[in-house]
Amino acid sequence: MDAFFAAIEEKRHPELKGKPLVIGGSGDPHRRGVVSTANYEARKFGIRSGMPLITAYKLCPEAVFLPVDYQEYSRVSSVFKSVLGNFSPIIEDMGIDEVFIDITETPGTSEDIARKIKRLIYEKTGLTCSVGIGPNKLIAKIASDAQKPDGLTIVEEKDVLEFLAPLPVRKLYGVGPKTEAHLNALGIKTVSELRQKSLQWLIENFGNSYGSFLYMASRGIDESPLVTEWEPKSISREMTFQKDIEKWQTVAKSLAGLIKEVVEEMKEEGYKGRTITVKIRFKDFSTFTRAKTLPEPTDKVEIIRKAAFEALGRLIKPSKHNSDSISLVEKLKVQGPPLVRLVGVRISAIERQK
DNA sequence: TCTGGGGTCCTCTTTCTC
DNA sequence: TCTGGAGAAAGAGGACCC
Repeated sequence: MDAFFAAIEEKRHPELKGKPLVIGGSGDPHRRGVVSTANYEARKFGIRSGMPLITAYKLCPEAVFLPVDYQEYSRVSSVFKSVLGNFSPIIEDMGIDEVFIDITETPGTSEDIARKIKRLIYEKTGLTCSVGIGPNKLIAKIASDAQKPDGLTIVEEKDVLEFLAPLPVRKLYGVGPKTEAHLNALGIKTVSELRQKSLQWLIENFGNSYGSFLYMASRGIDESPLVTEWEPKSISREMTFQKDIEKWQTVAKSLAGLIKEVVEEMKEEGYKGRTITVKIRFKDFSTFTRAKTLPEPTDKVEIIRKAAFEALGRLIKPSKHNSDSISLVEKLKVQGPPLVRLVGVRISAIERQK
């Protein structure tokens, strides 16, 4: 879906159409948060998703800032996904505004199917989307991004190599900012340059798994199937404080609240978990985690809280055996009060109860 | 200066057990 | 009792995605 959150808000507030619009956080650019979606007018000012709201505000103070309304976006998400159900049962959910759909067995040409999908989604939601069609997920995903908004890009098997060749490596799904920088430093900017490197060379530079991935991806090869159903592997909650916190007591209180939320969700969904991980991020963005694994899965809040606080204790008062805890304790000494900006908790090794 | 929240997967290290 | 592996499980961190 094109600029999904922003498009929904423009629908609801027609007077905003044509104005730069930024959706993110609480909707107050002076509070901590990042841009979830900016409409195309706002993007002209250089505003991008993931950018701190205050940065977006400095780039365009006249922009309208709105809070994220997940409830409403989820509702619209279900509407557009139900449209796709009419075309094929093989659908992989990729989050609130994206899916993969396997139309191998769907009658009609690729182009006809894509146009029909776009028309029906527009009729049901009033929103536009961009469709990419390819012989596998890797190509389809890149194709969907090739023309936006309201795009339709079809890449046939025979054209895959040519389609990929000129693209910057960053366009490959799975190549992020770190890998891009690494590749660039090695003199590789485009997919065709990447393709020139041998499998062995890539494995030496990027490890077995990721090196093989780069080798295959640069050739447009992707055998991964669509994942039509899955079970969550973990459930978590975290929060960034509006102002960095000096008192461990305050951090502990927030942690207790987050634990309550996680446990509530776990119970609602019928899961029990064994591993409890506590996460702390300091003012300087350094981030530490400590985990405790229980002998048995549980959904009892007292047991989980006890494990979480044991883990938090190890963060605050490190053991002698843990070498990076030493650097943590040094940090606390040098900085004085802790100045915690984020606290979080995650429960993993979860299983559904019968 | 600023950098959310919810996830997954991978890698490396440490710890435990045989 | 001491020592050294090997292999599994747990722990920690990092990259990536929406």
